[in-house]
Amino acid sequence: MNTGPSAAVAGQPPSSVRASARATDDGRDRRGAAKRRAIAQAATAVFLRDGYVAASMDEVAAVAGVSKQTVYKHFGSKEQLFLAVIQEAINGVLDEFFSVLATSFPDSEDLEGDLLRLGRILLTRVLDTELMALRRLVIAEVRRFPQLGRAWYESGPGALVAALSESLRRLAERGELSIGDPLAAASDFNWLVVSRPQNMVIFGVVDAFTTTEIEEFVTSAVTVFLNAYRPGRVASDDDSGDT
Amino acid sequence: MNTGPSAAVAGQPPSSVRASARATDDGRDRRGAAKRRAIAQAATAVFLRDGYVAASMDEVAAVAGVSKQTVYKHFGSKEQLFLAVIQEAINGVLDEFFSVLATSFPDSEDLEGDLLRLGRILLTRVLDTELMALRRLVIAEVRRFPQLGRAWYESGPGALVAALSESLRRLAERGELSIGDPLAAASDFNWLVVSRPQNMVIFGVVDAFTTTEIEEFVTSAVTVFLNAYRPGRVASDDDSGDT
Amino acid sequence: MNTGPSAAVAGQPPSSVRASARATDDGRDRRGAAKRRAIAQAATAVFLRDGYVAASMDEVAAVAGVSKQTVYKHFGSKEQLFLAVIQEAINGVLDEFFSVLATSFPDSEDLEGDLLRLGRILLTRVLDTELMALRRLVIAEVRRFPQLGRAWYESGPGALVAALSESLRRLAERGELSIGDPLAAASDFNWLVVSRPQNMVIFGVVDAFTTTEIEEFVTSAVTVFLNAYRPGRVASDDDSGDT
Amino acid sequence: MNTGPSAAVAGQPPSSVRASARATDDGRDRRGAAKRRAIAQAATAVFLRDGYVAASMDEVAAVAGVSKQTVYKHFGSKEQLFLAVIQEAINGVLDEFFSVLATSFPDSEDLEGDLLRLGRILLTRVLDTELMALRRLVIAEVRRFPQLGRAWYESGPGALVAALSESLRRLAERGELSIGDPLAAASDFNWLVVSRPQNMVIFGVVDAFTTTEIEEFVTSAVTVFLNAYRPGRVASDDDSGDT
DNA sequence: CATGAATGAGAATTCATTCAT
DNA sequence: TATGAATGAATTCTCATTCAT
Repeated sequence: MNTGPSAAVAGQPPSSVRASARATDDGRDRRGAAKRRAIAQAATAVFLRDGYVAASMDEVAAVAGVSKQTVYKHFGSKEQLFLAVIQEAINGVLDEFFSVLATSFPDSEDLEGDLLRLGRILLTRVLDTELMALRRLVIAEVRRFPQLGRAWYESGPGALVAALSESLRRLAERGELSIGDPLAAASDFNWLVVSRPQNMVIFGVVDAFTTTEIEEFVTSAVTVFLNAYRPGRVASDDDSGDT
Repeated sequence: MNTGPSAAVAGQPPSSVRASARATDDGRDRRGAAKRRAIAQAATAVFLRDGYVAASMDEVAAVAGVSKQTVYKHFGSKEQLFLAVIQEAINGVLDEFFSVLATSFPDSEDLEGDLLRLGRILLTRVLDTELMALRRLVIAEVRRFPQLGRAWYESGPGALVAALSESLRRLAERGELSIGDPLAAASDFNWLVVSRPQNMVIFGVVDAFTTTEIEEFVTSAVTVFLNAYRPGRVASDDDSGDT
Repeated sequence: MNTGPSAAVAGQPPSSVRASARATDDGRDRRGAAKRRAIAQAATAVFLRDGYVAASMDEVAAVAGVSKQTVYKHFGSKEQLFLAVIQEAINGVLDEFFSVLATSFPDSEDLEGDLLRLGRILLTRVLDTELMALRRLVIAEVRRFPQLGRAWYESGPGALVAALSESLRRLAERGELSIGDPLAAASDFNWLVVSRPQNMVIFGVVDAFTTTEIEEFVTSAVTVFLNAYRPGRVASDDDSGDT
Repeated sequence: MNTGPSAAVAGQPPSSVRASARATDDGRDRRGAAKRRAIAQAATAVFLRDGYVAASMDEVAAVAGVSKQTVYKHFGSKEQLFLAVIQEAINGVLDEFFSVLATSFPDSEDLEGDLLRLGRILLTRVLDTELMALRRLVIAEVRRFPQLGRAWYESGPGALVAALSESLRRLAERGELSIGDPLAAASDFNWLVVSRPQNMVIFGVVDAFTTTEIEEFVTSAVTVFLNAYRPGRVASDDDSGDT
């Protein structure tokens, strides 16, 4: 699990405020932060593997290579540990997700090629094993931790659709697409690409897809999307804007 | 654990085999079957509420109004109880689901009306609270009980798409739709209708949708679907075959 | 610890309602009740010995010779166990206390002799080791369990003073004592007798008193009491009635 | 455990021996002594609030604003910390107690007025919230720390009664009171004044008394005391000597 | 056949105390 | 000298499962 360098952000020790700290303090901070990161990583792995209820603090401490006390000193309780660590994981993984996507829809002359490229990268990442495990965990715990569910949706599909809809709006303005509601169109694109394979994987019908299969999913989705939104058709006139 | 070839799934009490039992036995059977049903109901409720790990056999027994030993006599173990009961729930709920859908796509003259009617009923049922809870539970436990995930997918979206693709194939033959791969088209219809609202609900972004909102989702999806597959367009030529 | 036959009163199993229970049920009830009594006795002993916080449920179960589960099935939690069991102990011990006192103030012709007899028995029992341990425990836990403190006071000194004041009122009416406020007079008698030795024992200044020492305490107290309340003096005219 | 002959009780830091320390040492001593006081105060508060067993060294260190190791450096163990700190608290609070009482029985011409004044101040301080908490704590821990119980009794009621008995002896010599055993008489006065309200508060029957109520308790006690010991009565001739 | 009790382990959490820095 | 981390055991409480009645 890579929870990245932002893992320690939530709980920086107060001493980090003093910019010109002495060497010893620096050492302490660094050690403390390192421990914290180790715990966060271990916890993320254990929670992803066992789920919230079945995960044990003993295991987290053992995997992190620290004592249980240290875990509790840093995170207070299992619930807080879970929230902190899963929230971080969501942010981390989705941040990275979008930083990749951001550079992937260059708004060039080749609309179909752009959509294919976008769909390919989107689907590839959506089907990533770890992302999938995280998705399962978040869904499993929506009732216990509703905030995680909302965080996932909003910074996942929500953000993606919002970003994509901007590009689509511009394309529509240039007359390259016939779109009534860019948000709805972006949402359609997203789910046309990911829904089937994502559901097959999340329910364990298949473990993973090959590159070829992914290519087929994407090609099919892009074809349907372009058929639906290519100018010359009557565009959908409702919106059902995102909540 | 022997979760065997769905041996425990059907979960029929052995007594149900002996049809012509004596009066006393009959009484016992009936009582036994009643208890079994009570346990199954209780277990389903408890598992749906608490998840597999957090659910306790004590609670199941208490809710069912029987002793723990009775639960064990009937179902053997927590794992078997879970499998039997959730599998039954999946079957039950999806059976009912399809028995409703079956009568909902009459293949009439009014294609758009039919699709709207179908989408409406599909989405309404997909968003049903209990079905949603079951879906969350199955997703949460896919790793522990892969069979449930597969069962869900195959008798849920899988069966729906298969059934729908038949109708679409006929429509394509009659020239009313331009469809290369009926399975892919059916899949597109399904996910165009359900994906967005389903994801919003499963992640707790919203608790439920009003009838009006459902109508908007369906209208939008049907419009996009018809735009994509109405004759006069170049149909998708790949299939993205299932694995 | 003798928590007496009323120990099981608080938690009688519901089946005891059916008067004409079958032999087996009877057996179950009796066994359950016996277990309950064993737990209550063990818990009282352990709590008296170690205090509320230091007492452990493991120890209680071990001393009672039952499993921890049984303790929890019967009493739910450490707090409930403590409350149930200490409340019982208070009732039990004070009930017995008063049943002895009740027969000890016969209102005879010999006032001084009666007071001496009463004081003697009162002080003897007040200094009883077990009662003292209970008193310490209740005082120690007044903040955590205020109800126990009130229960102790009201059914201990409160009840004693109330009962005694009745006798004193009758004596005053007959002119044998000159009493303005019988409650205050009874209270004075009580504390004149018990305060000094009780405080010495509760603070561990002495472990116990001999019969001779007790006799001296009582004699002194009765003398002072009679000097203060014998007719021919101006009686106190305030009351400071109990709250 | 070596709880020794009050070795740790006075709790003087070793540095206080060296009077002419260097400037740096002085600074260290002063800082050390300040920390020690901070720890002692924090510990007293925490022990009074939570009791010996429930109090945690973590909490003490946190409240004192020092690290746990500092607490251990200064006091060695939880037991020693408790003894030192509670013993100091007893001394401190009772010293102040008596310094107030000392100036309160001027042996003037107005005997009743003097007794009222004395009783008033005695009862007021005896009911003080912190003193009461300390009393509860000492009683609760008499078994674990018998020395504290004895210290409390001897420098509390013991010292008070001893001091008062001197005054009473002089009054008896001047013929103003008819007293056989001044110690017993002083004891009677003390408990006549404090017993009832003290017991009501310690058992939580009431939280506190108003000035008016205190006045009534004192008036009643003084009246009874004077009735019992005013010349013209036959004085008590036993002593009930302390053990 | 069903019930209460027992088992034995394991959960989260906290504790007093001690290293290592 | 003082701090954060570690230790290792103890706490309350719950669990799945199995006897005995």
